[in-house]
Amino acid sequence: MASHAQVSVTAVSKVIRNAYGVSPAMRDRVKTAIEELGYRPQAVARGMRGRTFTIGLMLPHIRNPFFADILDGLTEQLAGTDYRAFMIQGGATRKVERLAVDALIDRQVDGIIMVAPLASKARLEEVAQEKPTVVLARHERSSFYDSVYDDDEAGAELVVKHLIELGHRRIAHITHQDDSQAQPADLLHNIRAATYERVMREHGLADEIAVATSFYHEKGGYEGARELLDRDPRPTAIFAGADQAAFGALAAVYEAGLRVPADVSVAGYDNTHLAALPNITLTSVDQEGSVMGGAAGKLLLERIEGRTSAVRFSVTPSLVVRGSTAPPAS
Amino acid sequence: MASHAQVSVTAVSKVIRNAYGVSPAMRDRVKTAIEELGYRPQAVARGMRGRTFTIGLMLPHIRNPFFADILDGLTEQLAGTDYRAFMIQGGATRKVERLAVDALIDRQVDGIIMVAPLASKARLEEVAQEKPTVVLARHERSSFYDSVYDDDEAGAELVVKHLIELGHRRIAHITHQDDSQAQPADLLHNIRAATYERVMREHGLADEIAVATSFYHEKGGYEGARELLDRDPRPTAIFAGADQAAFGALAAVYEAGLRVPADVSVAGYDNTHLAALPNITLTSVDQEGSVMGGAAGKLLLERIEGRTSAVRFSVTPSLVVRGSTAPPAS
DNA sequence: CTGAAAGCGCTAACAA
DNA sequence: TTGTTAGCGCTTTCAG
Repeated sequence: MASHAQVSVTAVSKVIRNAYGVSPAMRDRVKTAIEELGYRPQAVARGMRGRTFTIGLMLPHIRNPFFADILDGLTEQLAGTDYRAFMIQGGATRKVERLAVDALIDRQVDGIIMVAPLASKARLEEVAQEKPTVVLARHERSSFYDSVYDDDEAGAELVVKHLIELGHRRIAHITHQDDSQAQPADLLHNIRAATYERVMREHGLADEIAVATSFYHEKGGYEGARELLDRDPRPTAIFAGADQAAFGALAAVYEAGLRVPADVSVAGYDNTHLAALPNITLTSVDQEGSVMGGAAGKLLLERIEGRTSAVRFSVTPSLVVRGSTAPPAS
Repeated sequence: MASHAQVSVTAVSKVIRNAYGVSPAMRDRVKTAIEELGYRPQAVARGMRGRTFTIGLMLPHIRNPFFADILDGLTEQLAGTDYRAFMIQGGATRKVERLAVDALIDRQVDGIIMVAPLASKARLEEVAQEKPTVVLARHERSSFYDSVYDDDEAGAELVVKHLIELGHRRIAHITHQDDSQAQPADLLHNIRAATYERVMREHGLADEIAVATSFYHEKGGYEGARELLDRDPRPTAIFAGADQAAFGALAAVYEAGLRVPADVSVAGYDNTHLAALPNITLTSVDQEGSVMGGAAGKLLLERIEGRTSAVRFSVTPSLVVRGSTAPPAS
């Protein structure tokens, strides 16, 4: 490029980086040359000397629309910078998740955002010491990486209290099973489940606690709800830890010949688009994924710029009450 | 690494690449050293001389679970190789999509897979001349890139014929609006729409053709269906070009106080998990996303290995009939 | 079979 | 303000 435009490589480099020490005339000449030749700097070569301008985003999978909100927030935060978000799928086990994150590191990304990772805290800190890191949707406190999370305790409390206030007593919960090595208290589904139990107890409903351990997806919710509805007496309300599980739960309720909310109330978590549809009208917890994604991006850029102190950013969720919850039949 | 293990960098390189010309003894020595030091080659440095072992996957967005199937197929195909799939979000306009694909090229990915791109054929060929390229879900024929696509014509025909055979005449369609510069006939939603019209005509139903131009997402399907249901006489069946739009259509039908399928039949396309739930039971077209993703990966690896001739791989879809379609009320 | 050396396209010192 | 130069960590000749 440089030779074809009678300017030095240094000049080009400086102009590209908006660096100090180029005359306006030189800048113009280089910019023109860049235009004419359609020159684009190679990120890998830049990476050898410093930055690749690449942010690695580890997502467990891409089936939960909530992740799409996170990505949108991140993308918006990165707009106007030279950084780009590249996603990699972490998968369902710690083993493949580790491979994915290693792949990110090997490619010299400038920073890593991990969404709901299964890894142990020790492993997360190992990664964080390698690359600037932000962890989403985990609650533990580390001095090596930043955390962005929804206040799952507050969110779950909103749901359970809402159901209790409606008059429900036999409130059941569907939670998610994982293969993680994190402390139980650090993972969002465990927090939601533990909060469910705590609130039940606090309202004298310890005997009514009923938890189905399944998965946060349609099939998991369906199976979890079937199990719960088989109990005698059956619950009058089901709090699924995620909307996707709630959709499966709705299916199970209808299939059992029961009506929502007349016979069984159902509530979810995530407030996905589907929850708002008139024929679903699922009561759910909104946790503003795009805000979380944006915050993660902002914190990561700060870290890349040199911040080393750890920051924690928590989003307070809100309850969106819809038609799937109502007082129990008396 | 090399110095710390009393072997030459060349030796390490050869062992890593499984290259020809290393003695078993040397191989062992190097492998041990790699283990002990936890050495991992930097993909960016390798990229400067050849490959980055990175596949770039451009997805328009990550809200359609069908894309997750594609990703799973691709991931499986790549398992056992050193290649990793990195996703980037293309977005809703040609402009941002171009930025995303450029970002891939700048990072020297070894190959690019574009899913349902909005770009013109000329632009796709431009990309293909830069990097090995496979295009998913577009139908046009190019000699510069490989194509993997669902036979959307066959799929749409299955749906419309199914509805006609059930006895429907007033069959409406919901299609997707885009900002693409592709030839209309190359984009899947246009093919589905055109096929709908063709089959209607072939069955003497030209006068009954009714198309709502909206979007392939929940809200789009909802609005499209509302528009269609407002017509007089209203359709007895709605064929939404994608499941996500069909879910919105279902909502609109229920909201209008109508029953599915007694008053209005609804069919979708993609056969997402949600379609199978007992309370949805949406008739839909299954197009085996994981097979498509796997094929795309295989073709791309072949191209990276040197194939230059263009290959086209088409998947034949099948109709999954469920409870959302039935004969019209007579 | 082995390793020294050149060079991929950049950035950062440094000299001019 | 400019351009020359030395690497970054690999792969790839090419001598030994």
